[in-house]
Amino acid sequence: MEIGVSPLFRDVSEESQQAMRTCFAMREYSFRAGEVIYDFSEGRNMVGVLTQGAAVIERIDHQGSRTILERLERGGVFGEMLMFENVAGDSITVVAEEPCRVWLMAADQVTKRCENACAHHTQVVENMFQLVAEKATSLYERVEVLSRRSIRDKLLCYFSLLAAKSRGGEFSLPFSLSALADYISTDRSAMMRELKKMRDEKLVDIQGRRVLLHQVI
Amino acid sequence: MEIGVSPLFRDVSEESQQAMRTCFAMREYSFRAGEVIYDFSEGRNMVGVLTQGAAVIERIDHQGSRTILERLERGGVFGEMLMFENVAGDSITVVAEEPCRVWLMAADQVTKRCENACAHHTQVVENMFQLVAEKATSLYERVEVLSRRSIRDKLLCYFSLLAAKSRGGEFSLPFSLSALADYISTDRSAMMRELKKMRDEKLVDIQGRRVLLHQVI
DNA sequence: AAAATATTGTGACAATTACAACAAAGTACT
DNA sequence: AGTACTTTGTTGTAATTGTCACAATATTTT
Repeated sequence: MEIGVSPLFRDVSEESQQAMRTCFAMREYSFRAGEVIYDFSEGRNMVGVLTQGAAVIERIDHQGSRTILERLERGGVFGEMLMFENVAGDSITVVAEEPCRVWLMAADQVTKRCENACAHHTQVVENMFQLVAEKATSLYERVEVLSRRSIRDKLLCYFSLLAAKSRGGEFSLPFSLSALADYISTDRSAMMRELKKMRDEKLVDIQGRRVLLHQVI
Repeated sequence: MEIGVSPLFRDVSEESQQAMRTCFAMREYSFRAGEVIYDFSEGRNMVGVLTQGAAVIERIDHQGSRTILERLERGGVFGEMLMFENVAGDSITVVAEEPCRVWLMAADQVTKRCENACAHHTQVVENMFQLVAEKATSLYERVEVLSRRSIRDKLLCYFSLLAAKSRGGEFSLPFSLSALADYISTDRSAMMRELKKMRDEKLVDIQGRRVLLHQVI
């Protein structure tokens, strides 16, 4: 299976990657939709690369509400290093949304320079930095959305973020409306009601996952 | 003025710092409490180091609500590079909370290796990475807090975060209760009411900025 | 020390959001 | 094609949160 699709191994030659696979003691695993790929509470401190499928990093708090912390696609990377500590002792897991293939390796192997001196290990470390920077950007966007004070403002903020990325007022949501509610940390039915109001006020047009934002803020 | 206090210049010798001051075309500025140190909308793409005083990075949205995005103390670093783009076109500024002294420099100077080949420029780049990683951690904590669905949960989450850092159930808030409301993105009086309830239920004890958390979640 | 300003504490009332429950539409699986 | 499951759409009601207004302390400035 290809791991070269991942930004973690960007600019690393196929041979070096091959060498790292043994050097990092990487193993490949398969998961079916709905299965837990990784549980952050187990404290093994691994880094994982999704080479096939899509998954979400989700948190279930002590009251049982789910919050989607992040969505991962092919090439996506996850791990304690990219997640930082879990404060409240809630369950945080990576869950497959569709059939997935994942490479797992120990985090310290990735950051420490290996004894075998893989030619491109330095590149991997640099890529790791790049990933942290990207993570910071996406977390910042998350904060932008979550710090809005009403459901409508959260939605508009999130929508205009996506609209800006697609360079236009039209774009596709990366997940279902149910999942969107979890992403913006609100009740689904309350969100649906607000969406309806916004549709009535001609602020947005929504058909399935396709969104057309009329009033770009 | 000392800029060596900043993590941006960690492990950079005093002489190299001196050299960089000219190389980066750094200039020092002073601000009184309440003054705007930096406005992200001006698009000059600078990096600033706070060498004296304390400040907050705040966002005022189109409705006029203030949200504290971050608090900076002596040594704190700010800049577009650490802030990423502003999506909604709101005003984002760095505002002095007390008299401040700030060194300002152009962002590209910091990341690009300079022609004069300052001995420790590489170190500064590495420090910049470190800062981005720390920023990611604090943003992640922010998301943890903001994604809670009630004021009480937000407070408890934030409090246990601070409690964990101080290794005990007792700690000091880094800002006033009014500012805390802006930080957790809620209405102040609603927060006060919730705090009162929590006090009555003996979950917490609050005297001024001193907090004693009884029920660490 | 007095004045000005900011912060804290409180309450009534309005608006928003969460909860719960159910039907309809869509998808996936056998 | 039929069944199981998920997602979407909708509501009434309860709970929470926001708004406004004002008094009482603190804190800072003059």
